[in-house]
Amino acid sequence: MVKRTSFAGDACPIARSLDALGDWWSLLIIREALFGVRRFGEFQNKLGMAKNILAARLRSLVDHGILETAPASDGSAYQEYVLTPKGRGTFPILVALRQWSEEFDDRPEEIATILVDREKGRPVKKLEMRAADGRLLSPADTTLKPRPTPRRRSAR
Amino acid sequence: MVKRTSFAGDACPIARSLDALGDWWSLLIIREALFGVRRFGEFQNKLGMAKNILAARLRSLVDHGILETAPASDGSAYQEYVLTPKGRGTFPILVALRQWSEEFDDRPEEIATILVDREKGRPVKKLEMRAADGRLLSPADTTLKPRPTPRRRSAR
DNA sequence: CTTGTGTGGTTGCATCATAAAACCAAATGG
DNA sequence: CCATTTGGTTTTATGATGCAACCACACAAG
Repeated sequence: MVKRTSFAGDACPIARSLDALGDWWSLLIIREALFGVRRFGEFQNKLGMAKNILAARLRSLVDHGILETAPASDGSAYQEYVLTPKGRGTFPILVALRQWSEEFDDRPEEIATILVDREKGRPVKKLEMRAADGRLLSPADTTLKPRPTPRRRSAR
Repeated sequence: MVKRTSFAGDACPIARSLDALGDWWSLLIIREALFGVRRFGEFQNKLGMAKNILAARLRSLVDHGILETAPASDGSAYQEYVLTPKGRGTFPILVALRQWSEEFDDRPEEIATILVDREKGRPVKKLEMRAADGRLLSPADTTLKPRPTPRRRSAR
């Protein structure tokens, strides 16, 4: 198999995520979708990508349950691509990517937009990792444990 | 230019991040590096990837300032690849990817590990987006603003 | 009903990136 | 000093990407 290696069977959740949205375009398509883009041509205009790979990506995202096709919304006979809950769940990933660029990009002056909260218009806080009890965690404060085998009818 | 389109000049910070680490392997290499992997062969063993593309990815990550080569650490004459602060700054991205998989994966039972805090051994909390004043934000609570032109000697 | 136009794709190449395996040189190890 | 490990590069085959051309359908005008 000389195919581009698939991570779908990998046990690491990061690899599994990358299998669904680790290519060059998927996250940008999702970004547009989060901003309300729904139509094929609209994606194509905003992203400036080739139509064939847009079609391929949309199909892949639909297959992965990130987008779904809806019959219409403005009455036209065409279909739309809308995010599923799983798709909307990628939002923190996009925010993390954005914040990483904002913090570490070599040419931050080229960054055109900042993410603010709608109510106050102020930048959102950096994502932070917290323990279950709320303590702020650094990478070094964390470790990996094997996933516990899920008991049927476990406590609670 | 038929080359794989580069997002380096794009004004969107998400695209800029993807330009550095949006390929199939970079984030997995960084994941290993965050767990202390430093040597070429060690990356190659853990990730099971072809050596040529590992070499290419390592070079790219060094070029992007995510890894840097250090002369040694155990006295041997070989070199090591260690994360820069910029590289360690990708941690929230990896956590977001991991949590997305944990929450939405179709076969969560195949996920082998969970991320816990070292002290209590309990899973880390989901990343949450908060406003500057601490209010919890949903995607719909946010919007994009054009980046303010940075004044030299601006107020504070 | 025929022609035109926009939307939403698919199909053909040309080129690039990726993957596997072979090869290779320097550093260690005995 | 000879063998093996480490850390790669080269070679070659194949898949993915990008662009342009083509095409089918919906819808509207004449």
